Amino acid sequence: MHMHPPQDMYTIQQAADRAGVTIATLRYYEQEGLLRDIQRLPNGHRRYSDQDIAWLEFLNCMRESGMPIQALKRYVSLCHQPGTGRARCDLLTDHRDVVKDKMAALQTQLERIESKIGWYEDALAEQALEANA
Amino acid sequence: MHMHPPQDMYTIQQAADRAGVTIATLRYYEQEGLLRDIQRLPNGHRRYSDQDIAWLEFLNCMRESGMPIQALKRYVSLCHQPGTGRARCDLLTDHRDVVKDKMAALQTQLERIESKIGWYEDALAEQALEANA
DNA sequence: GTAAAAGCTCGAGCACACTCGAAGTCAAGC
DNA sequence: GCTTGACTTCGAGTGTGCTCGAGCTTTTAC
Repeated sequence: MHMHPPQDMYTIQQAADRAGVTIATLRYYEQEGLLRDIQRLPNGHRRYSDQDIAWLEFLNCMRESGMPIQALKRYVSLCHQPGTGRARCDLLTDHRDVVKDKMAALQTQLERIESKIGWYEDALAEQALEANA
Repeated sequence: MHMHPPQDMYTIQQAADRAGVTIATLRYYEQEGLLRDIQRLPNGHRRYSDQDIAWLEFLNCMRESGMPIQALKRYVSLCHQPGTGRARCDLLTDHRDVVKDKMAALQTQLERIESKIGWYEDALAEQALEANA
């Protein structure tokens, strides 16, 4: 182990590990404007702050819950404009509704799958009985 | 309204409407082997039976719950081989677990989103107060 | 001083699941 | 008999979200 003279800053690899994404994804998000104002060392290397990581984790949460990059871009650009609190909140509530609908759909599908599994298990049990007969 | 002299058979358009997919998707699924033995009229037009529709609805449930086409292909080919009940059931239970995990993840993400919405609503309420002051 | 490790940019490529367009067939209606 | 509309095949194209490779620089380790 050696010291980290600067501050609470992370290399791109460390940031990727922390947020559970690839380095390529980090650069891609930055290019798309989802991650802004990432610091650079004099040699051009990125340095991610704790704040950056937190923001990245938020992006991740949105992406994993199914928000498209485009919507996230809209949200991010709102975040860089003052007086857009209502619009941002609306975007989030819209997405929340989408997530809720998705969960409801998954619940229905899960039930259907489980009923099919039940059907198979019955059939397999019966087959086992026949084999024993 | 007019009669349907043949039987309980549907044109590709009717089948698409019933299953909530496009005609193109129906042909694609057939090409990929997810739908097999679809009847044809002498002129080559497809005719879908109620059974076909039911199967299609099952495919849909799997797809919408996130099963990839590849996995469905595997399942379908097992369905055309006797003595594969256990393997099919295992495939379904694996998918069920995936769906459950996905729901759990969505639940966590939903909570996070809702907490952010709460934060916005507080901030917006406070802002409204200031405006009234 | 040299080689490996980690970073950089840029543009191209990929996986998935469709989706579309061209060119043709066929049956029904006017 | 000719148009309209629904169907056919086939191969190519699309959108999304990354992901990779080439070619380069810089820092670290020996």
